[in-house]
Amino acid sequence: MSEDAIEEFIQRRKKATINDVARLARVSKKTVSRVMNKSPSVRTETRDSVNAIIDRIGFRPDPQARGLAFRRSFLIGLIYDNPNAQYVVNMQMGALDALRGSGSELVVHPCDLRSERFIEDIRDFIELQRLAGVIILPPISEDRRLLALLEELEVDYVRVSALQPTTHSGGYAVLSKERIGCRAAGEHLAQLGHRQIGFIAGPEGYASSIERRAGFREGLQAHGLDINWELEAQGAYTFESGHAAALKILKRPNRPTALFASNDEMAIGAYKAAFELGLRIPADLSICGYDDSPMALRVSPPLTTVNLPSRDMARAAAATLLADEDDRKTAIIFESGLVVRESTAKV
Amino acid sequence: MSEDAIEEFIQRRKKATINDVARLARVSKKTVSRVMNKSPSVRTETRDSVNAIIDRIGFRPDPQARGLAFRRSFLIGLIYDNPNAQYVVNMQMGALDALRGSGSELVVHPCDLRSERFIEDIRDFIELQRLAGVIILPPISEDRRLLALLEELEVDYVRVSALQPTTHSGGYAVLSKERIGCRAAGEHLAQLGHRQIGFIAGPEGYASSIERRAGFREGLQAHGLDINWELEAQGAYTFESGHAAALKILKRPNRPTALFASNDEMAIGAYKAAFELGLRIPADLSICGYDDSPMALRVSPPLTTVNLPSRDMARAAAATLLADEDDRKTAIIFESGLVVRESTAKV
DNA sequence: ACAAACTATGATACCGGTGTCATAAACCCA
DNA sequence: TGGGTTTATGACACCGGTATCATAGTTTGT
Repeated sequence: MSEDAIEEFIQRRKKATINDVARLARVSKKTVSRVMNKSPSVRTETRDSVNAIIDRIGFRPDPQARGLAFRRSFLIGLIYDNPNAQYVVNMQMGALDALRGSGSELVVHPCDLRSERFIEDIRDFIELQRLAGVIILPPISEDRRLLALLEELEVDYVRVSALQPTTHSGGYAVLSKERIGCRAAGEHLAQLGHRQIGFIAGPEGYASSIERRAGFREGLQAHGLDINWELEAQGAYTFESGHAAALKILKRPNRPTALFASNDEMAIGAYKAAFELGLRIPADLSICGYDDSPMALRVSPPLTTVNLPSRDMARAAAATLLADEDDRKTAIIFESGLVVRESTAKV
Repeated sequence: MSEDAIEEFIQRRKKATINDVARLARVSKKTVSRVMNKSPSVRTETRDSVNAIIDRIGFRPDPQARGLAFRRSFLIGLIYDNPNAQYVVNMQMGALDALRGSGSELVVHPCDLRSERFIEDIRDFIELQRLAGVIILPPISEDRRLLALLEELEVDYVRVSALQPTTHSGGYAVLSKERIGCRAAGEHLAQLGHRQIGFIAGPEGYASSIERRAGFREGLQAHGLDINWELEAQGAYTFESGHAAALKILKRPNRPTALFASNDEMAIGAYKAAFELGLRIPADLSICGYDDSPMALRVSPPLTTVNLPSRDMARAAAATLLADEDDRKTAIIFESGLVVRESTAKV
């Protein structure tokens, strides 16, 4: 029997290759390859005996060899600008959730949207590594040059974004209803009786900035209010910018009784401004953010905010890449809702 | 001239392979390989002409093919438990800093120290991907089973840890003087005149918990004080555990006037407890943390804390893996110092 | 001046998989 | 019963690099 040969091989405790399997199963390596790739044209009998050997000796195909032959790797790239943002961290976790046990690994690749080599860096990365797929996060998921590049390279990709793509491209998208969530925030503040409401916008040109402002405005308008340009300031989604913007707004003669910041980071900046001005939250000032980041629960009082299911979104994005082309959805849309905590109260 | 052939090739805009270079440079592929790998036994003249072609047609060796031949990939693994901790995020950034432009990519791999398959998961990952090197972060960087595995697999690795390894192994370590930093924190509180000082410890069994407690205690002892067991509680390095521990301590009849938490996350939990109890920071209660995480600057008042240069440490770890074996240091040690902000004040 | 040693280079095998195509065996239908 | 089709399998080349070893050309020692 070849039983002996198998036992002997197991004793050697060396990494098994396809050749080992072929020899022990008395078939050609091509047949083993067929079994690994679930080719239908293998007799059940043959398949079973090959699988038995595979299990016995613990064969797992080498991704590099496989990749070389397939002309693509088994790596998924996660590309993002802005590594400090909390949502990036969450999304990375989400992507890892989906990839766990799939055989694919996640290669993280920060980049700089404003760099001259922005596109070329990413091109090199994808081309050289022959990535199996790419997940791109906001704000670069809205960059036209990048989308054009991905189309050109014909790489599988999924965008995580605040916005539906205007023209349908080859890629897939995971979106959330940011507008709806922000609308709820606007309504919430209006319903609490606030009339003087400050607004801290996100950086210019970002889809999320536009969506969130539009949604919030809709919420106010539903109650006969509107964003007051005197109480509006622009931030850059950073703590410092939120702090500065809030100070500016809160020093106005018609100081608002409530403030919406387009992300939590800026909302926390507003907390600092309130603290410095001796304003109590929410007694003197209600504050509402966007993201529902971990920070929101950690500040005192806990921040009312709009939920962005970043981890789930990225998990869905990665799952899309792993799925067969057939059962992929062009766009997966997540809900976004208000999470009322203690930073907002009646006037 | 072959000038034409070169031009023609460039027109085709296909990814260049070593064969293309060999053909155009009229040498064998092995010679091209020698040039790529900086083998000394290539005539300067030959080297230059090959390099000229390489530059012209933009040849970059395929990592998969190269890896297959070398029997190892060009991927660096970042392995960690506990993906929520801020230091993990920072360390990932640090590792990416060092890898940028090196040709190696970072593959992130969370794991679960308490899982049954903890070791086997990591074994599969390293073995299958044939990693070029591995960076392991606390707390798993102190796990004996893991260290044994890394030795067995003979993979290059660097530990980022709070503690010098007791027995010298094949691996390298990046450390920080946690004890010194915490000693400074202890002295700081003592010098401010605090006598009733609470202490929130890290989880049991972690090297960092032990080091930080020892350092803090040294600082107190330098001023004739000591950790008061009645004002000590254990946390788990989480916000919630810090909150609970602080509540417990602050409800004691002999309520402390100052509190040291073994990390910032727990210190922020203590902020919440103080807020709930109506204690003003620092007027009624001084709080000091450890990590100097981004949170420390965002809370109000800004948190006095001990600096852990996590990003730099991981950058050093990755740089070690990229360096030649010759100029690697067995241990790289970073300073850790007190950052005084506004959460601590005189009694 | 000639054998010995050293240099630069290439031919060929190999890393561990997959693709192409040929072929033997099994199946089909008239 | 025989020729055509289908099915399962294997031989061999190939993906794009590196290792081994042979070899022609050059240098060295005496």
